[in-house]
Amino acid sequence: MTERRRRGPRRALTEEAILDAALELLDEGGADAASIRTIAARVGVAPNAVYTYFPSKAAVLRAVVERILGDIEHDVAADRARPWRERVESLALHVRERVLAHPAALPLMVGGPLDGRNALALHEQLLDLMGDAGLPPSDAARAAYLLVVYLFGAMALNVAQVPEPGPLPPEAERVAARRRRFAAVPTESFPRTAAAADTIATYVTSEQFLWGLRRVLDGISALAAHTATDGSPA
Amino acid sequence: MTERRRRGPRRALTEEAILDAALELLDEGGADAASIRTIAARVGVAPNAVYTYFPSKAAVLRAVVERILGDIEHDVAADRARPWRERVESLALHVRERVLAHPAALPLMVGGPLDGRNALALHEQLLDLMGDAGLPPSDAARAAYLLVVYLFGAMALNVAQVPEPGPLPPEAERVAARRRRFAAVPTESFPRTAAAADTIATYVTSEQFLWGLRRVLDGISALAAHTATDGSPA
DNA sequence: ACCTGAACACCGTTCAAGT
DNA sequence: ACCTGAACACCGTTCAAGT
Repeated sequence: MTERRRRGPRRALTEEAILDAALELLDEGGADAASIRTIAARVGVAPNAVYTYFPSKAAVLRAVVERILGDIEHDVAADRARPWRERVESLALHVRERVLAHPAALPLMVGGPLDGRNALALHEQLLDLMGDAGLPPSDAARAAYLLVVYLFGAMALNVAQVPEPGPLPPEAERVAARRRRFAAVPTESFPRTAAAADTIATYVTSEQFLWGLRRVLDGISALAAHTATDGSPA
Repeated sequence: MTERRRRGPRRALTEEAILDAALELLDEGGADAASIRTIAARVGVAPNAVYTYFPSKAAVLRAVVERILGDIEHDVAADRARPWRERVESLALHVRERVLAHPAALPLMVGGPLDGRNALALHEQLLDLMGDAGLPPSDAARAAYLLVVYLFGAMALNVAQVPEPGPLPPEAERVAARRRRFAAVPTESFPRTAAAADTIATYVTSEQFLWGLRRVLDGISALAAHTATDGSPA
């Protein structure tokens, strides 16, 4: 483990440095801005040098996703004294906050397997929480996946409404943009949509995110209650 | 409206023909296979001829998404005699069947605004159903969006598990592939995930899709019941 | 082992030109 | 109005070569 380094100009690079550059470019300019060539340029190296550390661009992007999911703190839902629903809500809001900090990464997350170590750690935690909810193992797994679908689906659609690359504008601004857009929906073709335009504008808020999550948790709660009534093992 | 056409070799192309070619290529070889150049080649034309009909590649892909959503039949959920939950389930399964026929299109759907005419028509129908469920307008809109998030989130994550382009393999094959993958999850790091591997393998099935949908509908039902008890207007 | 220069086979898009 | 040839400014990736 003696880790010799830096004798001469070699080892100009690290995997870390490459991922930092990739994530920065992704955050600043969106998916198109994070090419192998721009990443290499940012770390001051020839494009093909990246291939010493990663086998392909896809591998770099997978590692970026893992890096982002690694920012999720696992203790927000760890306190077993709190009710499981509160813990799920805290975790969900925390995940949302961390992930939406990198809008351009969402298509990568819902476009690939989500089976890296940190993705598995999140799944493990959700499984744990669903166990605490009183669900038997196989229902707990199904419910955990339902939560994954809801979380990543909601985040992806949220981000998908913003066309320009770069950090997400403030919530109020995104709602205002949607309000303008849906004011133009023709009443004769889509009467209900047009009538509900004001509510539709708020689809991108954290309030709607939490509202949807609570309906999902209500559905899971009902299952847990039914299981308990049935007399199945906790 | 006299629409003169075809005098000489001009009008070799149609928007329809371009979209057909684009969708075929998308279905056969995935997103990378559907380049402006391959699309043009398939319809027998120079690459830049496509720009006579669409302003950009992004516009072509948006139109492809709309074309797929146009395959959704609106009468599967129209029969008001049936209970609203059954109608939502029918619609959801129908949408899933139609959309999963084009796996490569899902990243396009969850990566963009979903505000085309056919997307709006689907939203309108969900709004209608949520009204029939007894929800007041603003809750109906929130619930409709929850369903959109669930539907497209579930479909996107479903497709994201299959790395090779082309049509989705049969369900049994996809489950088997997942079983092999999750058999390799280390028990010491992810005990619950490893223990639930057999259930996790079934995340990609239509059964799990329906299971999750039913939990969501349970959550929405609870809200409707509460609203009714409250004495709010139907 | 790590990095470079040069090249290959692609992209999306634009522009001037032809009918 | 519709299409072509040619070009521009990019891609990801590979390969031989240098240290």
